[in-house]
Amino acid sequence: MANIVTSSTEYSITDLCKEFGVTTRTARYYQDIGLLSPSRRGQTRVYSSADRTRLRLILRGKRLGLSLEDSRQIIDMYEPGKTNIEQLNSLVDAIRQQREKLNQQLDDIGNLLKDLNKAEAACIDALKTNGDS
Amino acid sequence: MANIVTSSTEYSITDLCKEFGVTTRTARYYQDIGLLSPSRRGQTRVYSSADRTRLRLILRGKRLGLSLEDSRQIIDMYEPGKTNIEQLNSLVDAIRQQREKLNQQLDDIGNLLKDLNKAEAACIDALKTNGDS
DNA sequence: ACTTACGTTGACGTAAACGTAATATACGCC
DNA sequence: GGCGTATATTACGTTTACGTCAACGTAAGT
Repeated sequence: MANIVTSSTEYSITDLCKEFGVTTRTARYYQDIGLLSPSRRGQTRVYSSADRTRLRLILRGKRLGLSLEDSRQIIDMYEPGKTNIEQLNSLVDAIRQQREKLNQQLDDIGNLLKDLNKAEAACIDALKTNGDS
Repeated sequence: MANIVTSSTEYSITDLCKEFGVTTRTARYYQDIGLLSPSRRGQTRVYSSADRTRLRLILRGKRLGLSLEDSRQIIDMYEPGKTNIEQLNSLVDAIRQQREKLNQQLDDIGNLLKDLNKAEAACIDALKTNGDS
């Protein structure tokens, strides 16, 4: 239950997970593999709004069929901690690769939507024609 | 090697797989779970252009992050064999669910592309500014 | 006849992404 | 102070989607 004392930019693990419809196991797993790093109050995990954002990005990635490693890569793009020139260049490369993949997805979605429209039309047609059989 | 005698709408397993960049193991696996059903010449699998289309659809689904079961469902939409009215209705439902998911994906992709643009701009900026350090 | 290439069927292995107990600790409450 | 609820850790289990041998058949080229 949303704590009263602490600022509203802090979340318990269950609150955060309920908000996004995932289990606490998932949040802990993401921490295990280094995708989340909540602070602690004693033993208990305390999630900041930054943690919340990271989780949001991870789940957006999942909806797009990205692996957790893909999402890690993308999230790292947001905070290029060490501004090494080589790293920046490979980062730009990674960004372009991701963009290509997304454009391919846009294309695929367009085609699939077309197919779905056709299929739906055929269904509705069959329902009308077959309504009195 | 593409056979000379047989019509060009038939494919060996390696030809088909090479065309789509998957292994033969993958094609056999898809057959195991009933996603492909090539005919046989003796023991050997012979893939028709219909099989080829199914494989294309499966891989398109994969690019969109669909599970093989999702793809099976979608592919089944193309050939609603038994035109039962209940089935048609649930098919229309399935189509609409898929469409919602795809619209969510379109939204996600738009946002992610925006993020990538920002990240890239920041990178390029950092590369210019840091060019002489 | 020998090699090479492609095909087949098992069958066990694996990586990713969690699920599912089992057990223990701590907090609020009546 | 016992009860319920949330949280923690540890650890083994599970599903999906193949990978990776092993062992063998077959057809073509030399």
